[in-house]
Amino acid sequence: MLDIYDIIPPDFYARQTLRVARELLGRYVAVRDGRRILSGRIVETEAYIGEEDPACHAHRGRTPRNVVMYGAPGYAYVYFTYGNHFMLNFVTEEEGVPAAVLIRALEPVAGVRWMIERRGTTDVHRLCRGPGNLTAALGIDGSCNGLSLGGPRISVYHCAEPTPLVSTSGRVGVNEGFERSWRFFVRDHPCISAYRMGTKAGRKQTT
DNA sequence: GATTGGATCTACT
DNA sequence: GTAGATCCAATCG
Repeated sequence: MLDIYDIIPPDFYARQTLRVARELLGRYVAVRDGRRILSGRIVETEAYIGEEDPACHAHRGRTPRNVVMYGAPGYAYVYFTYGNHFMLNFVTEEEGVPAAVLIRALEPVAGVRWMIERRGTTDVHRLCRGPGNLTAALGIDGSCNGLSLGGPRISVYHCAEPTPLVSTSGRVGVNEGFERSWRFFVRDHPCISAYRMGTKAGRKQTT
């Protein structure tokens, strides 16, 4: 089923981060874990762009942690935070420009059984809801940092369906720079990080 | 070497 | 709506 779709080439990511973040919605992420394939459809993203962006890890310049963001587009930037959570990002823009798209939520597509096993919940809508949850469900950890998004372990595919209806808002968990509408999500989708939907962070919608 | 805060999640009130 | 878990990375002395 998945192989009827094409893997997204690196030049897709070598563009404006905001365009990439928006256009990633509806596309598919697949992770190979041994002989298992786990995949999901992207339903929520956020953009982090450059040293000028106070919420971006590159805000204070290049560090050993964020070097991947400065590298070539089309690679995974994975980091650990809050003591428990890995975050999955796709590096964007030209090499040398520190920018990335954070993948915040997926709609589970394949390998749901393994996701349930990992997460310990049977609610499909919750399996990949939130950036820390989806990495746990897919088995993504620090060893994925710097891997190609067209590689054997992680791959991202175009979708055949039309682009879904997109809403935007300020970014979650970000104080400074919140006024920028750099979060994108599929409107009314049950798998977006809904625990924020009732707050002002999730309510502000445009098309 | 020590301290501080974080692109979070869950459970409980 | 709020607190606690949990630990790494960056910053400071």
